[in-house]
Amino acid sequence: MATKENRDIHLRVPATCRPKAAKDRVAFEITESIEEYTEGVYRLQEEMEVVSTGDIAKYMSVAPASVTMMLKKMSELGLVDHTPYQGVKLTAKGEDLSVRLLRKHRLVERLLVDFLQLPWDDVHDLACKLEHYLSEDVTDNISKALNHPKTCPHGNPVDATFKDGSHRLSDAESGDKLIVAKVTDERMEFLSYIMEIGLVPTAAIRVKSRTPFGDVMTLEVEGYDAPVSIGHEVSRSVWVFSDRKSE
Amino acid sequence: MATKENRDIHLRVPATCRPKAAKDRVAFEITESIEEYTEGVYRLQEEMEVVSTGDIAKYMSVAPASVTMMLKKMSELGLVDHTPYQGVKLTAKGEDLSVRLLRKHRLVERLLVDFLQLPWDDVHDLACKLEHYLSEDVTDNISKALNHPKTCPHGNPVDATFKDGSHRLSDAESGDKLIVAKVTDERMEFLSYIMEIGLVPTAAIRVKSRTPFGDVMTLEVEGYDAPVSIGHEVSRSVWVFSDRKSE
DNA sequence: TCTGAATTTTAGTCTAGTCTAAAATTCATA
DNA sequence: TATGAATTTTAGACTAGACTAAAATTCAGA
Repeated sequence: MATKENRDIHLRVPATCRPKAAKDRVAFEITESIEEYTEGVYRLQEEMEVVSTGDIAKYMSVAPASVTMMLKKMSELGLVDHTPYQGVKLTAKGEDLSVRLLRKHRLVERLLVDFLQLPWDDVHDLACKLEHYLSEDVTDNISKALNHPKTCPHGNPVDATFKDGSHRLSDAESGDKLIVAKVTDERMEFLSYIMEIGLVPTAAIRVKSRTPFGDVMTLEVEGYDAPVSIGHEVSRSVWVFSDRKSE
Repeated sequence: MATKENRDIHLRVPATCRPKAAKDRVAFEITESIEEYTEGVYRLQEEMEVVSTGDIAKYMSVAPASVTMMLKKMSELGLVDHTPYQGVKLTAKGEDLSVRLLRKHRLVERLLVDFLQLPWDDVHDLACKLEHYLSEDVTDNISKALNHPKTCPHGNPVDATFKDGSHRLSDAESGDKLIVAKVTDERMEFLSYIMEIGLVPTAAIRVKSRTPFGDVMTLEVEGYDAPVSIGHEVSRSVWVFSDRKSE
């Protein structure tokens, strides 16, 4: 039987490994969920002027009612301005949080791909989880260890406020010679396809043709023999630089 | 105003970044909490034969009633055998889970210390969080990238089933020449103290004296001029090898 | 300008995992 | 071997963050 003495080991492991007791929680804390929503609104704002409850619901795969509830909390935390029925906009505080999260996300992706050699098309989801646990200090160390990369493996700038000067491939003209800058749809299936057709960042491409309403684009990709035809959903999510060498 | 067209971007980000809907959850899933409890029971079993509800409660900083509830779930999941009022014991499945978690934990710590250069005494808590998000594949890659380390930065074997042959410093005799093997109390304050007095893994030490009932031990630590006296709580959590070179 | 469809919000429900208080059990010792 | 203290379990309450169904609001088109 365990004696009094040998069971008196109560504090042998750090308190932070333990569940956060309800009573320890501060009212209106920025939880992992709230971070995820905030980052989501930021990403949506990059695509559209006005972000609605429904947009967020689709983006988060959640019922609109859940979004309304979260928007209320985010509003109380000063992360968004929400006008009921009219849409939502990040405050400066909300943007700041998003930019810091995106930095963590993108640096972690680089760590996973560059150092841990994980597959390029399968690190996004893990980074989504890990980003919430990294302090600024830890993030600085990741950046340092990787020699301060400027982008994530998919080409998106570590500093989300940096304008890289790229534009959507869907806006390119027939005949344009371009360099792939970044891919903004990071779903694994999408990235796998992108990798398969070689449309990854730094790839040199030429727009061979476009159909009348711009929905199908045929490309020559350097290093690939056969041209590839892509739809609008793809060309919208791939961003390019003009290829100065070829101009 | 946002047009119908430009807001139709519903699937631009991976589903796994999103909250797990209640309806998607499998009944009796192994959650992060359950993993943490299981690992806790494993660590407690290393210190004592019979682990009680109260031990777990102290260890997890949680009310005993919460432990009872979790034990019920863990029991249904086949992770522990729980005899009400009598204590708990991990099943083979529970031990297997613990061993896999400890491997993740210890490899992450190595990544944080060796590659990211984070402080030796301040990586445990972060590893506690991250370990739950790493698949076996990712963990294998961490191991590979670090050239398959055998221990965590505090000396604990990556393979928890491996018996390293060390014993507690508290069991050493006056005059013994020893090499520090590992430190099993990973609280930051404890590790900071250990670092300060130089009692870190691979350090060579000599037991100068012990007080009659073994509660205070005075040590000479290689590279440190003044001897240091430590209490039982410290000598219990520091494990040592006999120093063969000096024998 | 009215009306109906679409969107958003409100109201109420559920689960995981915490809590406290009270009841049940065990165990040491008189 | 009986009793009271300590431990554990049960019972009931709470919060975060999801849900559905119903009510409220907006807006396009007749």
